[in-house]
Amino acid sequence: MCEIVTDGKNIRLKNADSFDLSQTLDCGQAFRFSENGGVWRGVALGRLLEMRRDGDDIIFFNITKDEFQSKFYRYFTLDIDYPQIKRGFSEDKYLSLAIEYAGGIRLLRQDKWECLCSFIISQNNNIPRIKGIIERLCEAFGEQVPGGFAFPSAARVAALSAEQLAPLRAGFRTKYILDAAQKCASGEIDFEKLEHADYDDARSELMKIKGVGPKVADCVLLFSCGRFEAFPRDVWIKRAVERLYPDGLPDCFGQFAGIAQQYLFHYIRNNDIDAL
DNA sequence: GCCCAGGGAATCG
DNA sequence: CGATTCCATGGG
Repeated sequence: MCEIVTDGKNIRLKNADSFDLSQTLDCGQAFRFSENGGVWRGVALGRLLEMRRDGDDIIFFNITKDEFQSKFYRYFTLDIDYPQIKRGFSEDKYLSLAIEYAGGIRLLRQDKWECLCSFIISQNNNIPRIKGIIERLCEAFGEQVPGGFAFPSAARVAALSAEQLAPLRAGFRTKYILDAAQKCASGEIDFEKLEHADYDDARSELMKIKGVGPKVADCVLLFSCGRFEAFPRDVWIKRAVERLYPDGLPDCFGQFAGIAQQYLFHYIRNNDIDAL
């Protein structure tokens, strides 16, 4: 996508277009980032990330070029040509408005287990409380890393009891978390299949887990497996699709329907849909 | 007190 | 199948 330079301590992503930190990290796809004085912080892939925008660039603090390229180039989907995808979306007027409103959203490729666990927790829940439950989970059972706590592994969670998870206050979701952890740790869930199998097979694979229906499965496929065709339908998107696209999704959504979903979702959460 | 929250399972008809 | 109801918990 764009040039990566280093001064030996920090990374500078030059001319970071179609990449707004706030829109990307606070649009509901990830739950472990927060902003303070323009600096975004959060633990991802087992290490603390700190970053901020600087003019046309984005600076990532305290990371080598090697580590950035090997782990976070894919994490931030820098291999995806966003300007080209957006051009393909331009024939839909609603999507064009949404992109005009927040065209800096990027899809992430998060850790699969973390993403799965997070969206199980998200069901029938609100974002502040989702963040709280995940934070308590990490602080109680995640490994300490410089500046924070990593997300606990599936094996670690699989070894826990419902009683041990009770302090998270996850409610009825606790049994779903345990089932997911056990099926991931045992290898019963084939993570390779999630990326490479047919979309329907990948979805079914995830829905073997208790508490994982179509919506959570699509979130995991989209936000951690790079399955851009996945189109998670939550209550907001359902309402919007019903009103804006009664005859079905536009053809231009195509194989990138999930990316369109992100733009639309963010727009309708922050604007009056009836104004469209 | 009452309502809702980026759903899903169980239980109907 | 499609439609309801319940599920725990916390914040407004």
